[in-house]
Amino acid sequence: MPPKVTTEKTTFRDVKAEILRRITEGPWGPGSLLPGEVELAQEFGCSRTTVNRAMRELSELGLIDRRRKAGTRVRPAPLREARFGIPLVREEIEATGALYGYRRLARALVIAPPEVAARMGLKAGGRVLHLLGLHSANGAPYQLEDRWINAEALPQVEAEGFEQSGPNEWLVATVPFSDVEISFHAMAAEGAQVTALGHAPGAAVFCVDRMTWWQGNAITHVRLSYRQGHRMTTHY
Amino acid sequence: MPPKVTTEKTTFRDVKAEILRRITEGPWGPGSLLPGEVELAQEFGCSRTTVNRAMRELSELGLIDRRRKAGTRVRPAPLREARFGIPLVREEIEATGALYGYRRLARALVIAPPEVAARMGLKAGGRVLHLLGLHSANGAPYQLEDRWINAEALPQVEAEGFEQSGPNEWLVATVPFSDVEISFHAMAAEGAQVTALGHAPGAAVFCVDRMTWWQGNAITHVRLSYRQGHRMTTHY
DNA sequence: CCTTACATTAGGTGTAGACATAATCCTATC
DNA sequence: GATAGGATTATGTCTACACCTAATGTAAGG
Repeated sequence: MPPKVTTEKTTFRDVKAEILRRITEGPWGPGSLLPGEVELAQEFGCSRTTVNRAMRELSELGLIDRRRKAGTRVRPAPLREARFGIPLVREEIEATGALYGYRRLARALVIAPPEVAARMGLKAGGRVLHLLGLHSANGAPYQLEDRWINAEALPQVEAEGFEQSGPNEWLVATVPFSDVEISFHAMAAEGAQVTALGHAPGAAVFCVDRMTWWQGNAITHVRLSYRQGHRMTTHY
Repeated sequence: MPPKVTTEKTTFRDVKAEILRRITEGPWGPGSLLPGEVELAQEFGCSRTTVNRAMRELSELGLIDRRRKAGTRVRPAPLREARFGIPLVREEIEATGALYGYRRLARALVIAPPEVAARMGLKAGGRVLHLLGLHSANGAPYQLEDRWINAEALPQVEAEGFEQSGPNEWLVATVPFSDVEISFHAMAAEGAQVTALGHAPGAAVFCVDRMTWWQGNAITHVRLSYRQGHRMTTHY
């Protein structure tokens, strides 16, 4: 067998990994100035483009700071960002191996209450569809979904019952969106969080609020309340 | 004046924006198959590389799904991820225009309590530095920092008092790290969350737990408890 | 009918070169 | 000494091309 002439090229992954190594273990401590792209390209025996991509990705990760003329430095305080995947609840539950279940608790087509209208920026008297549903894992309550859908902007929603499956899957398949705001917070359990999710009144509930717009109009606002002890975790 | 010969090249941003527009408004609905890179490059009058970068970034955003040979499709359920910047508290507070303040509440070099040792994976009898500090905005309590630092792996921490500034800034400037886990959750207020942060006992507190490792050793674990009503928000 | 082998195709990545742009440094001038 | 220009430089981006690789479809063989 002829010797495998591994003319292995240095990939941008190689360069990225090596730079990362030199930052965490090696000579390039916090705040230090890295060599220029040309110099690194020579050292690694690759093109500047390859080094550029490696460094760009490290920059997107928040590990290094790049400025024209000034060069590239290691961030003193690595302003890294946490990335949380926002999966469909069904997938979130099925990923644990548990059996997913959904039950609709309430559905009402109403005139938007003032606080909902204000939050969603609707005009007074606008019609909204209010839905309350419970997602369960192996039969145990997992997440309460309290959703308001703008029926003025989305009239076809009035024909949907959402008895068997949550509105989220219907929405993502039906409505495009241009802007989303997500916020995490903690609140004292009340209403359906107590009766359906099983929290003690006043207990600490972890909530995710999400609002979606399309072409300037608020489409839907949802509050997802989790069962006790839920954590949203990420790793990097 | 001669006509401004705007030989404006199509940048990857232009391409990205246009593809995004066609996904949200235009003809490319959820699940649809996009044209190939070569075809798009011809249409936009740019090189395939440029189209490639635009599509790669959209793919990183989770909007489209790319597979060799199969081509590029719009994700039916846009598996977008929320990205939360994790700033230093000081910057978080100063960004609002408020005056940042820090006060050390407690400092103790102790043998790791069992639950801390377990959580950080320390051997029994290991020494840890326990710190409790309060970050304030315009004098009002903002965030409580409850931190455990592995003094076995980081002996030089024993010389630090952390009276004037929080340990976070010292840590990020001193210790590299290779692995971080962040989790968000809600808990009932207790201890210093009541006495220092001003929560009612049992009130819902929004917490961020963060654990940092370097070369396989847990370096520090911190629980950041926020004042009432705090939200962690992101936009995309 | 099923399986295997191969050709085709679309994206993934590397290269060399060019020009653009923003910062910084330096110098001439007031 | 302060300031306004201009030279310099490192990164930012685009191009045109080449080769690689994974995935799919298709056709030959059992």
